[in-house]
Amino acid sequence: MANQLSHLDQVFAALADPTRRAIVMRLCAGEASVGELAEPFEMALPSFMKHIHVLELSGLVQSEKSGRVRTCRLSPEALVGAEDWFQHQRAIWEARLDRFEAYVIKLKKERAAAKRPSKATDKTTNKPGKRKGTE
Amino acid sequence: MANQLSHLDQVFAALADPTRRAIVMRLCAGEASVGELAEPFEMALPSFMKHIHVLELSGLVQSEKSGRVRTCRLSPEALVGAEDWFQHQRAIWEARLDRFEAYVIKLKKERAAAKRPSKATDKTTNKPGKRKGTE
DNA sequence: TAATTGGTTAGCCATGTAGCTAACTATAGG
DNA sequence: CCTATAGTTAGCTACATGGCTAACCAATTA
Repeated sequence: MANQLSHLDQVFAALADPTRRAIVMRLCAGEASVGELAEPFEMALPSFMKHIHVLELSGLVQSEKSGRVRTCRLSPEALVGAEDWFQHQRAIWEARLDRFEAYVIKLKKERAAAKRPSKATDKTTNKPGKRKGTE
Repeated sequence: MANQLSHLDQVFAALADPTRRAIVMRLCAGEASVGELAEPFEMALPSFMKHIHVLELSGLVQSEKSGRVRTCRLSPEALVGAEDWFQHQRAIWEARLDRFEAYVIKLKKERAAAKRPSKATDKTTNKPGKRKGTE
């Protein structure tokens, strides 16, 4: 688990660079050689290779050399692991928001009941990010 | 859009550090002062403050000072933006995998039909990451 | 076998990042 | 008013990162 966490370090660090994100996006559409991947970038090959290397270390990309051409492909497990982290965090703060919302609603109800025992339907609590299945 | 992308740089870079990830996780559970946040870490305050600053620049965290205590809270929009990036990439490569799988199945069907017109139920195509609703 | 192509290694440089200490500001409490 | 508390600013060091050039394999291909 701690191992997995330090792996997240590398995955997020890898994705923090626009060049590397572009490479990942490109590889989502299918495997490609280093040369093909490098072509859209105005960058010397050795510099570009460093990015590939970082992506490989992070586990996001695998590559294999046959003949003199190295073919790269995405290995989605790392990507999925990072996405899981987000979903986990989101679950936590959405749970908290739900509790908070419930609390606010309860509060409003009580205040309404105390002051004016009618018309307790207020809509001030718009949660910012309720998206898809919170699970 | 390009603006949003360069913002992703900062968000991912912010999350590439275990200290900062821990801060974000902590803030998912509710807001806290700088001192409270810093307490679990064996780190000098100025060093810790740098992490807070990075998180603020990335848009993941907002803070506000009242009196002599600065209270930090999560601002989930940035987190959600990063999560969206993952989901978008996943949608792309899952679509590709689906296409590939369909192709393989078609291929197998054709081969089976050509060689032995029976027993065409093979299960070599296990997609690694079919998770939840692809949308 | 000689030349080209595709990648790799080595090494340099500028900048950024993570940590520290020391000294400072400003509020809260006595 | 004095002291302790909570952050903040300034400035330092060490190391990581992103880029470059130059030179170097190793497969194709002519």
